[in-house]
Amino acid sequence: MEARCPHNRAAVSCGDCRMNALCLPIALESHEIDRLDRIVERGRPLQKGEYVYHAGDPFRSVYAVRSGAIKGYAVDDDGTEQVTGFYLPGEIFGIDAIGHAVHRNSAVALETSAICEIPFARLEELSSQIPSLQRHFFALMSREISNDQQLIALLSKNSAEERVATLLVSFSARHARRKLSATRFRLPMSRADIGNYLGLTVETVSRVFSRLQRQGILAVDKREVEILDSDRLKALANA
Amino acid sequence: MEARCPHNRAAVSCGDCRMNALCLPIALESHEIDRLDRIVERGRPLQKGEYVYHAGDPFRSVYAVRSGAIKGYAVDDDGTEQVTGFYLPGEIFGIDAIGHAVHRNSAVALETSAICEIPFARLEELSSQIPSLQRHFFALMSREISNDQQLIALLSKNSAEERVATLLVSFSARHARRKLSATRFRLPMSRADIGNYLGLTVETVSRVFSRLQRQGILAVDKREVEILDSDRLKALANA
DNA sequence: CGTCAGTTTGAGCGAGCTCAACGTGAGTGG
DNA sequence: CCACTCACGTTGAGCTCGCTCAAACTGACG
Repeated sequence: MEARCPHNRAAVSCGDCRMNALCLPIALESHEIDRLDRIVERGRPLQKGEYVYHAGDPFRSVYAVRSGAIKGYAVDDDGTEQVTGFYLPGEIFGIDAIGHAVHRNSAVALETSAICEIPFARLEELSSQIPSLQRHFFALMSREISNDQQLIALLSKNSAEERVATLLVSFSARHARRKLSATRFRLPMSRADIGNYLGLTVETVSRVFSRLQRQGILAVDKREVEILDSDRLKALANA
Repeated sequence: MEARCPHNRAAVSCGDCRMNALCLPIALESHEIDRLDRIVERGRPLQKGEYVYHAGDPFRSVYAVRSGAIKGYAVDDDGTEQVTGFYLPGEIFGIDAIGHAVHRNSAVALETSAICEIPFARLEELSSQIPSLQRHFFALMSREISNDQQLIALLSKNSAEERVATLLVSFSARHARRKLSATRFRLPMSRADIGNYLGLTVETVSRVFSRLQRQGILAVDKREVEILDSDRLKALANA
């Protein structure tokens, strides 16, 4: 049964990992996967509240989520936090520090999580030898830029309701990619984290959830969410 | 005198370009600069309103600004525009499309501008041969991510006044890097562009300028800006 | 000299913030 | 087993900053 628990499969290889379709380039040959596999470090699982890295830590690696959920956030000069992203299984994080000496953001586990650490120096080497891998990491970075720019547009143009709807649609899609239910899932983060990420107060986030529930679009119980009318939710999102 | 006009120096080489300290890796050897120089394409100058690329165009190159100013913006599904950045001489743009087949954003000249086009396929090749060049481009991409994340924090936490102040401080610093006055400069974009970029309406931007002027922090005449009290401006920005 | 894009200013309104109170459930110690 | 705490979430009431709508001004360009 040990092998069944996603957090404890420290010995699992990239070739066997259920997430590999998400975090690896599809075009990779199996012997190339083995080479990548050999540089990936898989530590013990992180408990809720444990950090992958803190802002100011030297940048050495990028990371992939195997299970659980990670929150990334920056702290600016006056000490206010800005949540920069939520990372789910199969997703890569820490790439915003590539090319900096130190991390600008912190990354903390929102629940018990298993993480793959990929030392960047090794990855750079390997990338120069495997073109499709290099492409893949360029693509990852530019996808991060695109995501950030979509978030910028969301923050600068959309109402509280649209922002929350967009977040829910995003989580729904990301669950679906992992062959999980697109309509029923548990949010790994608090209302405060959602509000921080979306530029809203806790109260506003809470009120929006209540309103969407009253309109029959959602059924919400704390962090448990069921999407009842995904068409109307998508209509609110992005628009 | 022809050689004095920055827009018309189509024949200038990277080694001679006044901007090279900004857009090239400092560590590059002169024969490496020559190799890079040979792949850079320098077209005729763009007039105000002419496009470098449109959203949907196939991605082939990244670009450097030699003179003038470029505005980048995305158009989302419902047709609303989101300005994603302003690019000044010495700055690189178009890197958000690396790893995508097509550009997600459009880039348009805000005034007469000279642009260097760097075909990405060639750059990739050269990067794999010149490690410091590869590092440089990774650094550029992650700097773009950092910038976007700072903008996200700005939009999600700061008031209209703080947003405008931050923009002005940024322009001031970027002018200073080019050895131009940090206190007196001309904004290349309209109030509407500023508002779009900062998630504010034209009217609000205009009112903030007026208020900062009344407080003796700025002297503004249309797009001409003089920073009178840069300490107070910096205190408003970010903080 | 008329037109038109860009900018400024005013008046009123409303979405989301602030402040405050209360509810709920998980963990802890008696 | 219950009492207590503490983090988290919800709800209400009032206020405020920035938005909307409207009007007038400026300068560039035909």
